Amino acid sequence: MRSKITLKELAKLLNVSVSTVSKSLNDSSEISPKTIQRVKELAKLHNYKPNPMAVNLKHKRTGNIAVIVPNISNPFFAKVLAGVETEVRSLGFQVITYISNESLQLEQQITELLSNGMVDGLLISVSEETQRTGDYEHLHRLKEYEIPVVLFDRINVDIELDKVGVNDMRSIYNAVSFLYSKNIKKIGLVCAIGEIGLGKQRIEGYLSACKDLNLEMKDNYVVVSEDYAVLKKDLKELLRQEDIEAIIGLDYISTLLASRVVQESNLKIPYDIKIIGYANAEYTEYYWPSISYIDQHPMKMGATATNLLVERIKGVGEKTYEKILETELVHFDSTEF
Amino acid sequence: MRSKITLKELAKLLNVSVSTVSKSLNDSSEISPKTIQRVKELAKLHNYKPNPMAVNLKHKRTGNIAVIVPNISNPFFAKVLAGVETEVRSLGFQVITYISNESLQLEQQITELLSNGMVDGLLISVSEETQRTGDYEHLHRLKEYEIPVVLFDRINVDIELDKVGVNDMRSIYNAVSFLYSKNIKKIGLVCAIGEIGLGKQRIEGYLSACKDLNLEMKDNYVVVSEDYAVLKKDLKELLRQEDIEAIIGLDYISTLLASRVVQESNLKIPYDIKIIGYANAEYTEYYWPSISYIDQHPMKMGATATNLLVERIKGVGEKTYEKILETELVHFDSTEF
DNA sequence: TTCTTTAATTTTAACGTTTACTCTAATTTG
DNA sequence: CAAATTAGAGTAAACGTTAAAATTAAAGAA
Repeated sequence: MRSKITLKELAKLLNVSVSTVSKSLNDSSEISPKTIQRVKELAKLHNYKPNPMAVNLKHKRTGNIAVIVPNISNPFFAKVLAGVETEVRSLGFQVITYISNESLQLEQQITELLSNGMVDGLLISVSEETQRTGDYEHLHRLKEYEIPVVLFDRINVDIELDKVGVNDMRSIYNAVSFLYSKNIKKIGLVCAIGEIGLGKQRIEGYLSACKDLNLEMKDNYVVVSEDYAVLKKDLKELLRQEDIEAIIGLDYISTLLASRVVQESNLKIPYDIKIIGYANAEYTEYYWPSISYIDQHPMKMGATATNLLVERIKGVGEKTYEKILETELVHFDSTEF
Repeated sequence: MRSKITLKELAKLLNVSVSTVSKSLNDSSEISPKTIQRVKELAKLHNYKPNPMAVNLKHKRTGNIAVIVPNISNPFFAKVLAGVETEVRSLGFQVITYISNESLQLEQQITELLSNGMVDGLLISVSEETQRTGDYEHLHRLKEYEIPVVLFDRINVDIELDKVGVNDMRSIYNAVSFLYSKNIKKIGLVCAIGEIGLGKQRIEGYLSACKDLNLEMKDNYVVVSEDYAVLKKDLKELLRQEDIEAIIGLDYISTLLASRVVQESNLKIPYDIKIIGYANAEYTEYYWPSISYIDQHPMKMGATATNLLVERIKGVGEKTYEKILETELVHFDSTEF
């Protein structure tokens, strides 16, 4: 009904020029206080809202920030997105969400779309395929178009861009150390994300902890595969052969799988075996037994990445910047002693 | 570097007018084939992309579709969003994502934002609080601004808007019938979402199935609370007192909780007791034991809602429309016989 | 040949803002 | 009291497009 009124219409009603109205609403000192008031009153009466398209065209910006997540069903990314959304909104921008489905091609398509200047900046966690092939051409291209890019979470990538993530080596090192402090020494590893940098980092962190702490560590302690069936079989075999005292899952599916295989093998958590996973409260807390996990503070990661990006959009600083957040081991049933 | 070139600059390079360039790129019949070709070649050479702000301003649209989800950590909504994203992108729009956090106030704030004409339409699953208070004023207001709104999932709402969801009564009725067909007759219910319409619908569906099939049903068979601790206690008590043969969880947390309490009560799934939940593959498949669930096809729901909204944006039809999708009972360990 | 049609392009206005610049009248200054 | 400043407004250009209307030149018809 009382559909959007424009500056021009307000101007006509007030018998002043369009620019007087515009200036009044922007509290310009060029306009007399009484005129300002008169304008503002009518504007409020008619519920005037500036047309964002027009304002943004004039200001050569969009007010939009794109986020590309590889997989939104992973609650980690869902929570990062939640963090981004809250922060972005509080900064007066909007989030345009894209899901790459772990596909390089889709990622390229999306960045191609973005290159028309639809957004002021991009937050991205690169897809598995992208990391595997090491093809970051599309991200470089965005830089050429002067669209700032901030990487989050999957930041183990050889490219000059701002990054926000955690120290994956340290996070698992700490987990191993914790177990060691409780006299647990035979620790297995399950991993379905060996293809991406951050999986490799975690494995490396595990290996280096084992070495430093002088833990027993045979080849089959590290179970890595993209194929869940293989993962399950190998893990089952490991449990049969060795007296594993704890398992660390490097991703949420591995973690759930580990819990499942352990129980199918008639081992009791946490009495026979401890479990620690990279996972989220949603997946661990209501579980039985509930699983201790390494919290990477996804909401905070989202908020941090957003702030960094907005700084860039505003043109602050030049050198790329890498922000590392602390992780935290959250205890549930599976690490009870 | 080779930052965005405009029509004006192309025109100057080609020694023609801006409108010739514009028309050429839009394949206007007013322009000669050779000019069109000449223009297109240079445009491609300079990687010309029309400025979306300018185009949209001219066309009085935005190309944006807003989605408000109550909680993105719930993989159901995450998947709806994925469905929306894919469909929206294929239709040439962008998704602007908002998370209401189950808060009416936030929902109002967001719709207020949207009323400046930032988006062409809105997809929303209303928050718990909104349903509890029954305050839909903000949605009405959007209609006044001629912004089409489509409700999804939580559609048990007394308001004249397009809706896409499932038949909640029937979905649970079918689940109860299935159990009955397997000679299971003492069926309990756990529910943490009794406050929202769809929870009530499911409870009603359960009750009506029990009645029709002449199942035993005492008051304490239906365990409802927003408080997980209470839920847990009551359920434990129920299991102690009665020989429950199956439990249906009306939301994913209740479902996980049920599985947990059952196992803590030393009952074996599925031998002693079956479980069916409203949940998602992510939460059930890798679980031990894996849990059978009622699939509400979230991706499809997202895609369907998107299509309906885009029809509205294009101005097709007037009467509001309610689209009901079929649900499906997916079997895992917890309903093995 | 003159008139009419058609083809191809340019001019202009418009979308809704912002803002640099200009204008006028009132006020201040020397 | 004339000159200079300033307050308060208006004009117009600009952001990058699209498209209706106008112009021009060439082709076709009488």
